[in-house]
Amino acid sequence: MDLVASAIKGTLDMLPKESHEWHYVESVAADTAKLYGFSEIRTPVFEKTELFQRGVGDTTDVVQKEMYTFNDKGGRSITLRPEGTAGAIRSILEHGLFNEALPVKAYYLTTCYRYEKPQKGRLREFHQFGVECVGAAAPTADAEVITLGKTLLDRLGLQNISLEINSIGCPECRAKYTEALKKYFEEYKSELCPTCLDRLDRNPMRILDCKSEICSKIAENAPKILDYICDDCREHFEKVKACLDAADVKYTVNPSIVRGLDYYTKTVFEFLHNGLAVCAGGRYDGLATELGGVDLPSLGFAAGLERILMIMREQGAEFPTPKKPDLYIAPLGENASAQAVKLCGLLRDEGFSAITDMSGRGLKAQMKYADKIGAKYTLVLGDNEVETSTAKIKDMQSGEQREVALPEGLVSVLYDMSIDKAFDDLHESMAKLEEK
RNA sequence: GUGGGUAUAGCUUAGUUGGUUAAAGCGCCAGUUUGUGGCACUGGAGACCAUCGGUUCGAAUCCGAUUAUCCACCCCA
Repeated sequence: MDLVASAIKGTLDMLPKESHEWHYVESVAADTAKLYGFSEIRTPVFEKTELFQRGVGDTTDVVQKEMYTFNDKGGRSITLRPEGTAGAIRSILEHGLFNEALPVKAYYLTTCYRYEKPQKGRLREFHQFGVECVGAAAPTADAEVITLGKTLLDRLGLQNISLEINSIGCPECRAKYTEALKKYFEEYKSELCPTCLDRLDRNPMRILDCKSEICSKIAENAPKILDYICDDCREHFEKVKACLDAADVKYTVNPSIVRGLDYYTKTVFEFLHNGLAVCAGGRYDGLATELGGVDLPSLGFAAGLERILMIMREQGAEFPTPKKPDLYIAPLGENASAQAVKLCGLLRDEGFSAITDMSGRGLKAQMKYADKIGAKYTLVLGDNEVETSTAKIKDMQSGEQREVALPEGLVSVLYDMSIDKAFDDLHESMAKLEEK
């Protein structure tokens, strides 16, 4: 394919035939967030580069090698957001939302950009749903946010999801721990794999996560973070676990969860499917002050919508079927075409979706088209019909035809149909309730 | 950034040890039915075989480079 207009590497078109799946996931996410008292926040796709350097962290891979950064015509360094938290917190600080009811509870549904090599579940432009709970220091907040994540995945019907949690302490106790880790791994320097050797300098906690046999064997006896965190952090973590137990949210404590963004403190968590994180987050008590704002202990998570959708499709999830047109009007001749347009307008005013021909095709082709677009009814409109103001309406499922007066008879057929459908829907949802 | 796989019609693919008009199914358009869809049958349109270069009398097929794509690592949602 030699199209000038081919899509950029790592980007995907969302095609009309699959958009209803996206709408479904997005609406379940938004509804769930609202249920927990969160409201939507929308921030710009680009921000000052410095926001991410300071917020996400200068030494992280995301900032060092994955950001879309450019100078605008005014010479400002601009970056397409690689994640949603920094921008959301910036906005909350800038507008002083912390002067209103605390905690500030915001959710977002947006695109993010990272210059990475695309692979399964990973794109350069991708969509995240995220929540931020700002100004809430208590462990109950951690449990609440984690529970929200679980509720979302449950409501979408995702199977085989596990929740792993950890505490990475506050900056003080983590520094001590990192020191201890370095000391420990230094002794095995000659045995570690090349990547872990690199990790030893940059982020020794990552070595705990290495899949190589030798490294993971060495890591088995490495110091454990939970032995190093301070009393305050330990107590917080214990309470988070107790809250999760009380809420009947199942989890496993995984001391090797590290997270790649610098702002995390204390609680971190990941919802995993086949080793791939579909929803992950944690506490970031120091972020607001790092960005020059007031002290606001906070936490949140982000979920990758492409990953969620990928798993749902793999697991054969059912999506609500998109609405089909109520009526297709097949006009024959110019007079009829004009009438068809008029009728369509009238029906649309009544709230019905009515479609008519735009190509001047013959009746057979139009019937075929009506079938393809899934129209519930088809109305044939020729010269006779226009003159007598009556026409045959065909039920496309049963194939039955009947004569209706135009336009009243037509409208009443469509109303009857929608009333029948409303009853069917009601019975269906009542049956579902009874099942439960 | 590192490593591996793949590239033939809108989609899914076939194409023998290199051999002359590149094949099928689905989809699309049309006819069989001159005012009635789904099924069936018939026909049609649609492919510089990713691009560039090389080997050869001859390349979709072999070789090289480039690009794209998929997968794994790194990292991450």
